[in-house]
Amino acid sequence: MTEYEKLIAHFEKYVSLSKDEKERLISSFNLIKVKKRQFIVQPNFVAKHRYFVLKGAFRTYVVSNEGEEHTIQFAIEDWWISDYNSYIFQQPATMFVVALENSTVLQIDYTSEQKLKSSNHTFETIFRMMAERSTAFMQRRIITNLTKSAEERYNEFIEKYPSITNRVPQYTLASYLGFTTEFLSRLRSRLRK
Amino acid sequence: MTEYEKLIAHFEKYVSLSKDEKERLISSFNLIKVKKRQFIVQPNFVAKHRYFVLKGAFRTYVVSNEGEEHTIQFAIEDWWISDYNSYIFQQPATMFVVALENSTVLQIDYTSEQKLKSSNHTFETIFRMMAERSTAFMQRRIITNLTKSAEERYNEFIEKYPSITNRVPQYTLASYLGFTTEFLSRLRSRLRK
DNA sequence: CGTCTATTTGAATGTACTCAAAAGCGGTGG
DNA sequence: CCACCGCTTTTGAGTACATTCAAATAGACG
Repeated sequence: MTEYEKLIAHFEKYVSLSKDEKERLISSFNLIKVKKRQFIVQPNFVAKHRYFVLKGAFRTYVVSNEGEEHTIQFAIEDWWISDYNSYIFQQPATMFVVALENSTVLQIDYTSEQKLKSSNHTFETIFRMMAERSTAFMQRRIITNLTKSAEERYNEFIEKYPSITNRVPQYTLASYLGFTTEFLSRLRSRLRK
Repeated sequence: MTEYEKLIAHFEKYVSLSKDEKERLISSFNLIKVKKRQFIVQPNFVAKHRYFVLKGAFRTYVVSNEGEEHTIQFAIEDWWISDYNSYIFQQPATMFVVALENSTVLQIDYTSEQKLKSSNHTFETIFRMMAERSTAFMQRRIITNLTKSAEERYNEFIEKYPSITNRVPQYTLASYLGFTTEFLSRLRSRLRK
């Protein structure tokens, strides 16, 4: 399966596509390689692209007034990533998106995406469904954060995303779950027994 | 402005509509009245509708394993409400949606919405934009919850949504912001000085 | 191997919670 | 129109969960 076929396969989870549509999609995305620790989105710059991860791992985070990093999202193979608030509204980003590993992504720029959506009803549908799914995903996270204890959130995460757990630094996971890295360390040592 | 004109005005914030499109939209929505304390969505039942609030106020909440209520969303005039996870995927709801006041809403059922979207590119665009906006909204909430203290979250809320603050019971606001009603009471008395 | 970054451990502290009871408020019926 | 009932908010005292700051240890990478 080529890199672009992975993207098409991903879209075809939502809708079926004609040969012509597949070609138009493919020509709208660029394949790029991103080295570990490299930033693809930075605060104060407008996020010009949306990224589909083919290989590797990324992390979106914000830095609070107190200087603490808070992880907003992880992305591994088959996930999308960007600062969506910045990308969707084409406003300056407030987040960092950084590669956690040497990675390969397919990127689409804002203007190309707009053209795809406005020119073709099916493409519009795809992006509508993607947005709906991410709304549902975020709502689930809000609910988890409101209703579960730190320990429950950790257990839920490692069960749901075992592939992410052992692939990202602990402090990024702690900051995603909403507590400190020291606390996660203690939690893990407690759970080991 | 009639009830339906409010809905059209809302949609025209996203796109402009032809006379014919306006009529199709209008005929897809039903006007209903909901009494205070009445539920329009309940756990285990599929949320068949999406609701646009014309007058009144609603609250979406979940009940945790420990029996505590956690407010997920408020909706007043011009806001949409439902259990979206249930509505979008047509799966059993996990949330309650209840009227906080005697209210008037415009409702659309799932099948009608699907027909609107599939038959007309512009309608698809509207719902895509709505979903994108709600993704951005939820992400902002996640960030606030991760990065701000209880007091900051409260201050941010009353500044952003003064019209909601004085209209809903305190315990619903506390549970939205992620702390207890006792804590909010103490916080308010502290801030009064 | 040495340096830089990430994780672990310790001790003291604070923020927000729990449980219990009192006070306040709003709606309803006599 | 007042009295009562139920629900919401306030106040108090004790407690727990998670944080902070500091230092030690472990691991990754050139």
